[in-house]
Amino acid sequence: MSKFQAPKGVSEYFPERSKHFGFVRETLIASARRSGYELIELPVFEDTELFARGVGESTDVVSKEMYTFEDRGGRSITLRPEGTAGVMRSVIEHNLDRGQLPVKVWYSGQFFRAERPQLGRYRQFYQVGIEAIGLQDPEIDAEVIAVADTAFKQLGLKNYRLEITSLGDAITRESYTKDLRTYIATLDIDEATRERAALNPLRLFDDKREEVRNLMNSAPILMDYLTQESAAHFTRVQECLSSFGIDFVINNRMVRGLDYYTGTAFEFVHMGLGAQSGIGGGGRYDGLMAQLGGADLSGIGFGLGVDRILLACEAEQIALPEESALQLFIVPLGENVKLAAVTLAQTLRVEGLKVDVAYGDRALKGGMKAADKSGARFALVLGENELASGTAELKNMQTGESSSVTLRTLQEDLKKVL
RNA sequence: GUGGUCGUAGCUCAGCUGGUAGAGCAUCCGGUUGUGGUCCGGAAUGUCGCGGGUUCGAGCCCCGUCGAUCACCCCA
Repeated sequence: MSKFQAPKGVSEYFPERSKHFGFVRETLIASARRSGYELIELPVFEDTELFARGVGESTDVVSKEMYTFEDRGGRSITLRPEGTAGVMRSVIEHNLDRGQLPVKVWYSGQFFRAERPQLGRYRQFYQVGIEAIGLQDPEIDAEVIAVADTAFKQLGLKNYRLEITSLGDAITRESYTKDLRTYIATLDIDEATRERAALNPLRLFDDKREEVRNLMNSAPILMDYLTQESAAHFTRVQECLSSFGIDFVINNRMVRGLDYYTGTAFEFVHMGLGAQSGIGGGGRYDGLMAQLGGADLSGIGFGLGVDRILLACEAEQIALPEESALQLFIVPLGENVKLAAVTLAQTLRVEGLKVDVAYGDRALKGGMKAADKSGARFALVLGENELASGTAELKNMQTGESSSVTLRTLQEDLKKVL
């Protein structure tokens, strides 16, 4: 065993599992593309200040989970802990916020959070996300939610639920938080809990302890503080979701970890994952762009956890599709035909066929075994006889039947039977 | 970050009250001269996570450390 190990808490995907990871990610992305979202490719590190201002100093993510370092020029750099702030920065920097609206983009890649690792919680993890910027319509909220839900359904996931709520506008939040703090102040709770509440009083709604849950049962509910406009917006979102045939439950005590959320907020929770059950979440962020120096546009987006969604598929024992098989596997017999064999493979590959070769100077039996393992649809044994005659037997690996083909026209013969 | 559990061949694991390691699967080779999947035979493989300690002797005991995992916390 090598003395080197992957850094603590990172997830890695390699064959066979990597093809499942790839399939999950592509399915998520495809859903976004079908709704008109376009790729935005961003750096994995940004100015530390961007996250401090965007995500919020008081959040756990910013206050204790960021990978922050000084670069060679003395700048404070942070590995992105989430995607939205970077997208906003880029959109503002390249003046997309002054062009035609909405801006609809998707991204995919690694994110970094220095937490204690657990199954489904990694220090480097993968997200696919989308952002729709510059629209107030509640219909776009529903679209964003539907992009995620559609992808989950396409993967075959069933054992999950969508929770939605409305966090209201800044004014709502201010008056609500004030009342909630007042209420919490009357509670008999331990010091650690009180400190958590001081940072973000909503956190107490998420407490797992029975006593705390009971205490919070009679706490004021944010939903009661919504302005008429916010309430109407939220109602319309629900109307759309129902019309789309998307099931949801209203969770009026949902807690989101990022400060910028306003209005519609949502979470997808999978029931088969243990403690790290959130497979995706997002919401609307009204003040974020202005806060970061851009136009005062609203936006809505989500981040989906690719690692956890793969775990969810595995928990539900979903058979993810196999990668399309090799079309031909060539077994060369002996040193003298090796060059001809690899050249034939190369020629076919240039033509767009998926071809592999039994390398490693295996005997015929080993070569055929390799052909079998490869999952190729056809196998072709290439020995000195075949080279001399210019013909060979093309063997169908499923049926075991073989037919004679001429090497020069192999490409056409293959296309006929594939 | 806090607490618990675990760490033996590529994988899944066994290893009795301490006497320097095994099984199944996978891999490779072969079962008469050039065709795979079954079956049979054979081979290779581990500094028992790492570092200390106790002991005549440790995979088994103790301490530390690294990693995974579970819960808290947090969230994707």
